[in-house]
Amino acid sequence: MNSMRWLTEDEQAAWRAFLQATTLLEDHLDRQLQRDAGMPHMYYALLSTLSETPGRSMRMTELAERTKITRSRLSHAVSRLEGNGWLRRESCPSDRRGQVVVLTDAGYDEVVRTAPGHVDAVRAAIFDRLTDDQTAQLAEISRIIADGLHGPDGADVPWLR
Amino acid sequence: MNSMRWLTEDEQAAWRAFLQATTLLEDHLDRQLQRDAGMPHMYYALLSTLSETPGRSMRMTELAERTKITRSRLSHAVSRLEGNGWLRRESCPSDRRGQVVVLTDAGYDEVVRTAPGHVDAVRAAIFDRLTDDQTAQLAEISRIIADGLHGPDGADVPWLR
DNA sequence: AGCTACTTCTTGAAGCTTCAATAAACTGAC
DNA sequence: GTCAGTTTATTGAAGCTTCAAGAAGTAGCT
Repeated sequence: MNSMRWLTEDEQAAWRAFLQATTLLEDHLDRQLQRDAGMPHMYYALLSTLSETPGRSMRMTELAERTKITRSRLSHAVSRLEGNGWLRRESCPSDRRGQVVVLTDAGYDEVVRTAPGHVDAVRAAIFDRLTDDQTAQLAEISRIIADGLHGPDGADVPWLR
Repeated sequence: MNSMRWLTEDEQAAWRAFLQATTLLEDHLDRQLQRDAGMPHMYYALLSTLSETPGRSMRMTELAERTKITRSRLSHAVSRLEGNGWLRRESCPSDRRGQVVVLTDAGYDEVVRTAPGHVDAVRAAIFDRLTDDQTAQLAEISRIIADGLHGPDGADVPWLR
């Protein structure tokens, strides 16, 4: 059967460019944060997410959903960050299966200390190079892609897969 | 000092959306390929890159540069794929330090077998959801970001850092 | 030739992620 | 209340990536 639809040339070019950009960017940010904060980008994202939340705490599953990672990955990550003294687990009052992750004061300080460098890196890599219009386009395109992936009906398992 | 430039609200929104999209997409494609081809996305990208090259072979460093990964990572990956019989190392005639990675027939067949499923996944996740204009925008934005990262002068080391 | 500096690639260990299996608790239907 | 089915979170092993170090070859300079 030859009904296979391959990518057009423009699509191929876009896909290659996108792959390269994301590969380089991840690598770059991981290095920046590993150097300045001693943790990979995703771990920083966890602390950062918690720092913006009322009570600086969140249920495990909620944190996993917001950051788009699996519960297992989060569980390992939290253990590591707990070892650093930046996070703490508390049992959830309303659901005895649940755990609440709490950002410690040390963890909050760490975010405050490292956020400027991280923001600089992100801006230098992305937003300083894009027009306002491109930034808006990037946001919209990203939303479209993200929406297609956990989709309104990505259903039978909690939220991913 | 309060000269710190944080992200504007629009930039923050774009950054969050972008992060979520790329996190979900990587995860999705890794799963798709792990299921259908028994390898992560980056490994598939290596085979695929080789399959499009004259002679289906390339120097290690060249392959690392094209796929934007470190030599070390490539070295481990090639060892694994060599174990699968999809790749083979040959010593380079012109430079006795060098290695040439060659895609085996089995490796080529594997690409041919799994390419349609992978392309479908990429199209379903991205290009079927974007207008032609958005595809073009994504390509341009990606190029801008990628260019900033290995930059024309990202110099003293081969290509990264 | 000999020397220094650099490039190519590999290695092993440590750290991170995935996957499948598990324990424990909740839910709803009976 | 109880049972089956679901949800929450964790665990350990296997696989992948990063990092620093190192072996081997090249290049240029004297």
